[in-house]
Amino acid sequence: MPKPNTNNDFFTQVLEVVKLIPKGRITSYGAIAAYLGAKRSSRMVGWALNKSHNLTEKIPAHRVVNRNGLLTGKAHFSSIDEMQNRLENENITVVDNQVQHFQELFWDPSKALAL
DNA sequence: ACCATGACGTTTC
DNA sequence: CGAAACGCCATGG
Repeated sequence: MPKPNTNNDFFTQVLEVVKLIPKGRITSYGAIAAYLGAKRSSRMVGWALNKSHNLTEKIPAHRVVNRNGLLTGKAHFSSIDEMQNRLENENITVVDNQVQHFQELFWDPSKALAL
């Protein structure tokens, strides 16, 4: 569990961004990391989402995929199919663990949040 | 300080 | 297309 005092560390910042992802949109770990000013820390994004299980906050982690639009983190959900189901529930098509029209549905925090 | 781990990304084979 | 090797960096033992 991360330090509860450091509200501004990677952990909290990642969750903040993820919670801001609009419904029906998706983004990538790298994009979030880049927005936070550490594009090489994409692994930390996944790390943060992993820890987010502990939180009561609703983290739409299903809207976060890797740069290929691949649902690499599906295994970390309650059910392996849950991630895809949630995406499809938001009108997002997923085929073979890969998001279709990824480029169109992509939500870039750097642009959306107007850095 | 050192080593291991990881929901990534890129390059190479 | 799949696997592996690196790089990268926060966290924990």
